[in-house]
Amino acid sequence: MNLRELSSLLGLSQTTVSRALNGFPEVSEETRLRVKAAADLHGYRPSAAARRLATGQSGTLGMIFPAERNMLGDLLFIEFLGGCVERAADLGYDVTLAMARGQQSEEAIYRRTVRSARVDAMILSSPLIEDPRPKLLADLKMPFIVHGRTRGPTPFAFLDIDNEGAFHAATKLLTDLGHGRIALLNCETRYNFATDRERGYRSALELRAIRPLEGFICEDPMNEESGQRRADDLLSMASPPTAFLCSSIAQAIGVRRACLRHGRRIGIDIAVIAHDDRLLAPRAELFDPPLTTTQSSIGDAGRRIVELAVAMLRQPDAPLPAEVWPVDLVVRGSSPAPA
Amino acid sequence: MNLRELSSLLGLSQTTVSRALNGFPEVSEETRLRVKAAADLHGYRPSAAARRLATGQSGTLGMIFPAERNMLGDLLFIEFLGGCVERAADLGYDVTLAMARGQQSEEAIYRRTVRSARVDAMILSSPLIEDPRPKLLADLKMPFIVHGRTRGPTPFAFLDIDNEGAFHAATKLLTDLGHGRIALLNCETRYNFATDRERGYRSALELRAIRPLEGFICEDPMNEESGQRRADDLLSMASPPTAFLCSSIAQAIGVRRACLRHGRRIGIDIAVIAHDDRLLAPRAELFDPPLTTTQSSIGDAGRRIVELAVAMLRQPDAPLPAEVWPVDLVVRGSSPAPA
DNA sequence: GTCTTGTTTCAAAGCGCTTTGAATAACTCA
DNA sequence: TGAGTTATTCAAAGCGCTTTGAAACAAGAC
Repeated sequence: MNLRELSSLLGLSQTTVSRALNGFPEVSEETRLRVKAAADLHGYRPSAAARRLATGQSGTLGMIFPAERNMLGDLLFIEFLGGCVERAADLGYDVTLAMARGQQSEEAIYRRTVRSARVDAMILSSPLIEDPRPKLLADLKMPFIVHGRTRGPTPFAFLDIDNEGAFHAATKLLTDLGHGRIALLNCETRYNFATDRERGYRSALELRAIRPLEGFICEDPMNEESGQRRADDLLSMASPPTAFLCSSIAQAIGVRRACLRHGRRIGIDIAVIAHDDRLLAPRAELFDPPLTTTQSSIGDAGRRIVELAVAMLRQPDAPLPAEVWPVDLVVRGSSPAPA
Repeated sequence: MNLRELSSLLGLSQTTVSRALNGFPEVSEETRLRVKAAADLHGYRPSAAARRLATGQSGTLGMIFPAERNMLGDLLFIEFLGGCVERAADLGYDVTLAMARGQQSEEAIYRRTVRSARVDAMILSSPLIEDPRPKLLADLKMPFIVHGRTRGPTPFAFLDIDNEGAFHAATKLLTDLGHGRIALLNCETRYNFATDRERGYRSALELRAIRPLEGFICEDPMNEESGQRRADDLLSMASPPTAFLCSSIAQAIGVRRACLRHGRRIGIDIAVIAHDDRLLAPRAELFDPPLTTTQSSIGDAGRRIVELAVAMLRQPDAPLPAEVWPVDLVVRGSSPAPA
């Protein structure tokens, strides 16, 4: 059942039927109802391909599979992706995935995707500090939005969380409680959000004129193992930290193991705060003790970023969206004053 | 730059240019080279939308985001998805994701996707024992292929691993070593592969006329916690198991923790074998001791299933593909004879 | 009754590709 | 040389939708 059949069935022109179904104002309400009823009855669905060809819009958003893989990264990506897919479906968009293999071919992928007009816009995730992709896509005139931020002269649309503010607030909570020896278990600083977090940490320490201690700022992959190893080393120091600020719950789990080994009790002897992206697991609430976190749902970010992308496509001349979400500091049992 | 421009530039008809680029035999080699050079030079890329409309093929494969979410499931899905996306790109296909929310709407999603002809074929993952989706898609005349198998009268294309054979072999290895008290930490039996694994386990025990012991067959989510809890309970029994057969490495990690608590040493007092889907992490090789596994790469399965799906589309009348991959039993240090 | 204005509908022209059926050019072989 | 092949190339007809510009009609103004 296609448009022509449906319209001849109704004794109307294709124009009218098309407009009736797409909510154009030039169609009388009576006709619109009649058309919609018939479309329902005959199970008419417009052909996506034909619409795409006619409008030049593909109704599809593109994402690139992360080149760098690791467990937490995968979990974050899938949660973000899930949010994107969910909201995209609501808005009538598809999400397609491409994969970049190796530095070389990433550019090729973007070029190919753009040239064949398979997607209307792209969503970039996990930007590096100096990320070549915004410039590349801007040059190709492909609309895009970044989850996170990056440096460089190219202006771009983005949605980010206030990583700096979050880690400032968390650090300040600790210094207000009297902690002075606070370790930062950050992730690798080639990611922009890691440098934002470090900045927030430093600025909060400065408020109390505290200088970060030698070896107290660590940059590692965000996993349990690195958290455990770093905490192990730090707790073995002559003057160990009294508080740990972690970039992920995974690292906090590692810290917890190290504390057990060293006979230190989180929530009593030791304070731990971690950033929580609200994944399915692990849950900060179920941590022992319940974990104080800076929390922001990465799934919500996915949903919102799709809304922003679609809005950009609908209003190409509007200013580029630039949202920075405040991050909640949720105080639970893991962040006591120093013993 | 579109086909018409390119062909008038070359002084050829669109027909010839199209055929030259798509490898049809009616074009002279000389012309083909000339056309390809010009296409390269001008960066010509055929419009995906136009091709889709003309051929009726979308060049897109569809996947449904898993409705049931958990950490290992997510990691398995993304690894499988990654394989699919990678191979699909090589074959010139896109992969789009839809999301099913709630039982009700899953059918609606499939219907909508099928009706608007957005995808040429669908890839189903994690089939339940009694899964309604094959019948639904067959009724809608949407080509599809299942990763795994399911029961029911509808014939379907599939790629599966030999779960039964794998767990038979693993169990037999243990009985050959002299183990008689072997616990099976399976996953929930609503998944078809779980019942396959149990069947393999039982048939291997039968070879030695061993009857599974009360409480030795467990069906739980595949995570560390359930592995630890089950192993804890089992090791507290009057006659505890001497060997554990796990459906995932995550469960084996839990078993390891329980063993430590009970003062049992894997590789010495206790044997552990797990199934390994070859995720990025955790790695069986890095387990302490290195873990004996039945292993099969779920990423490879993704790559292969896309090949099969594309082959189905190219030869619609060929018999439905039905591949069952043998599973390697990799013996490492975790499976000693009983102490 | 004519002229405007506004509402509703329509015919037809794309969108950029593939593919059918026909035409032309280039070779055979008697 | 001319009929019969074969190898190339082409014009044109879709694919199913959106959208432009025009037409038809009704209603109100003078």
